[in-house]
Amino acid sequence: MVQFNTARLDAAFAALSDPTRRGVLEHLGRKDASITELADRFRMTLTGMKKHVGVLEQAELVETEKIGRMRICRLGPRRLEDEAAWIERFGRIWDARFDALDDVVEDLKRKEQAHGRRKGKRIRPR
Amino acid sequence: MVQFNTARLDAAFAALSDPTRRGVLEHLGRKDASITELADRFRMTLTGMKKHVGVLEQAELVETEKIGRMRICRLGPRRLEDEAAWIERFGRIWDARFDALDDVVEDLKRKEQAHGRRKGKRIRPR
DNA sequence: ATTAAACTGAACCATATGGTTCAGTATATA
DNA sequence: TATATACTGAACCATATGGTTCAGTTTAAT
Repeated sequence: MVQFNTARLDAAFAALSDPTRRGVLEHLGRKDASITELADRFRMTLTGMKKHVGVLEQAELVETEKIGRMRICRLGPRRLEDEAAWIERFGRIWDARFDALDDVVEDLKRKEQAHGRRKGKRIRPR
Repeated sequence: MVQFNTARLDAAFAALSDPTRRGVLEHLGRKDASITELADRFRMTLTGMKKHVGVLEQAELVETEKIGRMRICRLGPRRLEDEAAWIERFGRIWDARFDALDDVVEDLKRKEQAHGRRKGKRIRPR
């Protein structure tokens, strides 16, 4: 099984937990931008936006470069592969859990039929 | 394009940003557990663990039921589909972004050949 | 009927987060 | 050279987070 870098996952998921930062990522997906442009678009002070960009940089999701008097921001090299992988693995665990539960249900059904009894069934929760 | 529930994404990503909570999710994937069991396993007070479970419940990733004097915790109905979808979409945007960049590079290459010049190339970052 | 186990809630603590304002510095532009 | 633009850093603020302790309540076991 793959081993995850905990601190990196922490940072990336935390970075993604804010709507402004997700918005910045989507924006940078379309077009590089300066701090001023991002601050305008997300109606926030320069300083506030700079903090968000800082969080995204820490998580390595964005990289920035100072050009003249402005700092341009662009998407970083990470494509959220680890985060996708973690979630995918969780999905498999989740499936296994509820498949196992289905097996139990199946097993109960068979016993019911064998003994001619009847009980409430719990099926895979929605 | 799919519309995401912002508050839900916020809550889920925030829930995933803590290693203890990710651990709890993995644990519950294998086996339901009481607060005490989880607190023991993650070396934390009952109260501390209860807070984590509360966060996971808020994000609808875990559900709990009080049985007798203990509260059992199990995986909730959500499989992190929306979070996976958001990340996947980001991946596509990311690809498009760097594919566009590759086009620029290709374009530059053609011009270089045409003019017989030579310049540093920026290729798709690692 | 006691005692132990399992949880719950309030209060506290240190640190982080998401924002702001204000006072700079550095770079472009007129 | 003077002025405007773009950012930067420090300080502040309110609220959230991740933990703790302590004092209960409810339920189970002896």
